[in-house]
Amino acid sequence: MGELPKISQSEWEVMKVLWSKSPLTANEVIETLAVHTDWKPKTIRTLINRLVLKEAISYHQENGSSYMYYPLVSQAECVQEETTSFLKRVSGEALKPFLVNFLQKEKLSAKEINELKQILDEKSDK
Amino acid sequence: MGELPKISQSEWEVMKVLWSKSPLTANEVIETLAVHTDWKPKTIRTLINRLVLKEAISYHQENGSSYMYYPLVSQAECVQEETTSFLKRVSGEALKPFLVNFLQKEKLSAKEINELKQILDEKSDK
DNA sequence: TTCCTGAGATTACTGTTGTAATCCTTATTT
DNA sequence: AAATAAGGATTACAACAGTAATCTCAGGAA
Repeated sequence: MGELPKISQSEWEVMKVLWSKSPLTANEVIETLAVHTDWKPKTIRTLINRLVLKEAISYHQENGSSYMYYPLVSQAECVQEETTSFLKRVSGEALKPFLVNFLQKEKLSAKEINELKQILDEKSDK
Repeated sequence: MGELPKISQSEWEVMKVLWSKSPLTANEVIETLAVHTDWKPKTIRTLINRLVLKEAISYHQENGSSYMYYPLVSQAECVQEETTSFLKRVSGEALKPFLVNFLQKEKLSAKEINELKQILDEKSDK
């Protein structure tokens, strides 16, 4: 598929907000992020603008009110992209320790654990 | 633990070379990377220098010959760091799809698969 | 001894990111 | 109508990153 925009660390925070609910006004994004960050409103507006430029999000305007922003790219494809890039970066030998560490640290529900085991089962079949 | 230096994407390539074998001269690093990249030698020297500045690597010189470079930070701790940063970035809901994707794509040996299943078993016990 | 070569040091230049502040325009309040 | 405020557009500015080229000096080739 075409080119996914490269989304920076800070921009990801904005994307996560819009993925969880959209469309939202800039102010709604700002309020949402206020809970977890101490970014100034202007900073968040900058991030939003950059995401528009990158065509990661867009907006529309109903009858003269504030812009409503919404994602143009899905969370799934962005996670996919980050995953690939992450794996490429660290790839090789050191991966298994990572997996181990990861699985140990993440809190996974019983259901998730079973799903993962199932995947592993399928892999070992082949 | 103190501060791990922040290692950029390109710098990671250099680090991987030195993690796999060290100490190496700059030229040896350059030759190794020539196989996978088309970076100019000067570019790689820049990366090496930056890693020295960041104290990710260092060097010593035996009786007036070329510098021999070696890592100051372990691959394990850097992978750990990248993992944390990666998870923080994409974290939340989208994690399970990632795990699934990850496990499906990675080629894991039967032994590794069993180790991972064991870990999952231990988790579901608790 | 002089010149060239190669290693290492220094400098370069563009784009991105983090982190905002300022400017401008339009709607709202006195 | 004038002043203000708020949203959106533009500008700011340093650090880091990608990608090299140039400069300098010491040791080997002629």
